[in-house]
Amino acid sequence: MTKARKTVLEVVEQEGSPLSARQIGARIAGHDTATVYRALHYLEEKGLIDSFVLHCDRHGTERYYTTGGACHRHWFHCVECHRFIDLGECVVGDMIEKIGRQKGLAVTGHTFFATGLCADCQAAGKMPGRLPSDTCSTQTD
Amino acid sequence: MTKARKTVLEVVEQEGSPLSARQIGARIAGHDTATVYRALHYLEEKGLIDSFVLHCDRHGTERYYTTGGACHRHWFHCVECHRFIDLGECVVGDMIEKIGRQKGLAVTGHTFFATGLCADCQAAGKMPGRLPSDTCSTQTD
DNA sequence: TCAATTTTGCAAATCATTTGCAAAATACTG
DNA sequence: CAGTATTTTGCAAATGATTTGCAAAATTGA
Repeated sequence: MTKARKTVLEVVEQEGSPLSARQIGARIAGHDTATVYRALHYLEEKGLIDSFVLHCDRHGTERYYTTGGACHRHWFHCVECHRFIDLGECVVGDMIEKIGRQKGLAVTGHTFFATGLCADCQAAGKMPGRLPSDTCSTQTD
Repeated sequence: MTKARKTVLEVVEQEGSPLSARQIGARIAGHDTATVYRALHYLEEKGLIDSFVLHCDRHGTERYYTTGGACHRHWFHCVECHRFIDLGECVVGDMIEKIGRQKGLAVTGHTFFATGLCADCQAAGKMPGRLPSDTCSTQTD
């Protein structure tokens, strides 16, 4: 494991919540953007980190990286302060594997995250853009 | 509703499965890419269509659009033939709203989709890239 | 230690998506 | 219905995340 890769992995592990390549690069001094991306690909290939793509109006569409391996978790993204909040371990994996199997599908992965307002932003009186509908397969931010 | 917007909406509604802006543009003659994107933004703003961002190795990272409104569904994406298969109506909305509420979060949206091998590609003997682990918050394609 | 392989930095290229701007289409007013 | 105000469209250029070519630097192996 080269120094660059080790550094990237440490940043992701120490953060505790999802980070974009841009954010990771900003936490690392003296490493090129391309090196960060290549390190992230390497680490994901090795199963050491996981990732998902999320779009928010502040940061645009970016891939976010989290610690991988055994512990797969899901995340909530606040559309106001743009912080991630841990929703706990995966609760949809078994369910979707079963639904898929009934349709003859071999489900090997899934992407899931929720969006809305975190407690702080609700207290600050912020209102989400689109309140009532719980849009499935849709991000409202 | 202008002609361009109506045409885009019809394409999405008639397709029945998610389409990217690129694919929609290809199904429409004589409309600029920018017009297609603006029409999609308009239709999503009006709640007539929904969307989600998915990355696959063949098409890269793209936003896919589906019919919106009352009927929110989830999709399976085959990592081999890159077709979408309907998994049925949303089954995670209530669950995640409840989990979020316990943490003080106001969940207003979520993104969910599964990936793997469809029945046809399994029959054709294709093997998914990463077989066993059901990676949460992760796409394996 | 020297050659072979891999990784890095830099700059340029990609690719989906967005935006400025003037022309075209549509809506509104009298 | 004409005339003006508003919105939408097409085209071209800009954006921004991510990728890639290539030569230098670092690492590995003999």
